[in-house]
Amino acid sequence: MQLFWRNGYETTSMQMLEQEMGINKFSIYSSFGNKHSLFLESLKCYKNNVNEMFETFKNASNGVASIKQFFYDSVEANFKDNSIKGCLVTNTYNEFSEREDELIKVQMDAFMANLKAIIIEKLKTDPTKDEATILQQANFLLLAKHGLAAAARVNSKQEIEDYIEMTFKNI
Amino acid sequence: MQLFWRNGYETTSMQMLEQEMGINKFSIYSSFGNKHSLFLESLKCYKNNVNEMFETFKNASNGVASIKQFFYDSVEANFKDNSIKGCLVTNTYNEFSEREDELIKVQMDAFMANLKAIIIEKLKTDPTKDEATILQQANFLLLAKHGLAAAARVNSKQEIEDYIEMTFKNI
DNA sequence: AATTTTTCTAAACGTTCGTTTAGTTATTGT
DNA sequence: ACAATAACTAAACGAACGTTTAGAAAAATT
Repeated sequence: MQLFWRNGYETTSMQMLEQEMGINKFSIYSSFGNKHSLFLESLKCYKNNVNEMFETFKNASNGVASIKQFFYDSVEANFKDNSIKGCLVTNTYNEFSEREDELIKVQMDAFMANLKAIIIEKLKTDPTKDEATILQQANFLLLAKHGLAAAARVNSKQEIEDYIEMTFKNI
Repeated sequence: MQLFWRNGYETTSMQMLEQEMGINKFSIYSSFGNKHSLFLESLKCYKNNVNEMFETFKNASNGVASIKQFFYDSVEANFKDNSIKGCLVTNTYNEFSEREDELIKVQMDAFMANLKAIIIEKLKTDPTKDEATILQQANFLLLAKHGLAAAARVNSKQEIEDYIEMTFKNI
């Protein structure tokens, strides 16, 4: 997962995986089938990794403010242990955007739909927002999150945090 | 350029380039040296392609509003002829973010620095903004542009345009 | 028209890719 | 203890990668 996260699917070779995982190619193949399946498994693993953050987000009691907190938590996770890798889902979304890989796309869309649902739920706690505004802001935030994750690969933590502040001025 | 734009550097093979350019591999090599040089040349070509847009932006007389117009123009260009490819510079930035390729990075940084300079110049036409605000907003817009370009690969035109509207509410 | 130079095609180069096979070591069950 | 199963290493697989070479066709020069 770490390798795919950092380098993407295509750039990560079986040789690199062999070295990083500390086991032989054959062992990888007998455990995971092939590279593609291993990648899908990595996505699942990533999902589990961020699941805690998602749960915290979902169970937060401070309504709309929790969205911003979630953004901050994501940035914090991305910049942990000096590994600037962005978000594996966003990276994958970008790398596979021009490919025909339904299995990957289904995973990605499910992930995004899940996040969107939580965001909408949080926005709904604000009684001053009508439904149209909520949908519009949810789309905006989802896109902002995507952009933020992409930008987190090349920008500093401070820049990203400034960006979050700006982003939430109208929410 | 079209192929690199759509598929990225690594995924674009010499075979694909051969077919798209309509000439033999050998001809490509005798004209461009190697794949990497051809890619650098494609970046230059892209620069020329967007240069008109940059000039229009630079020479615009409507101050801060021209930044938003530039964002819209970029989106328009990205969605032209049904080719959802985002921005070649942003795509390249993302693909090469974890690599050690100084030649590419120099190109990228120059491109970004150029854009940032124009944005700052435009923001300065607003006398109500102090210098700190200008730098902060320039960073924000640059990052928003990056995110927008990344998101343009997977989101609809309408979503992107909504995103621009939201982004400029505080500028 | 003959010859030199350029430009093209086709084939092969060595490497690396993802994947598989053969063979050895370790583990398990009886 | 010994046989049967699992898990490992090393080597090789065909295919595709970027790149180069050999040689034919075309163009240009004399």
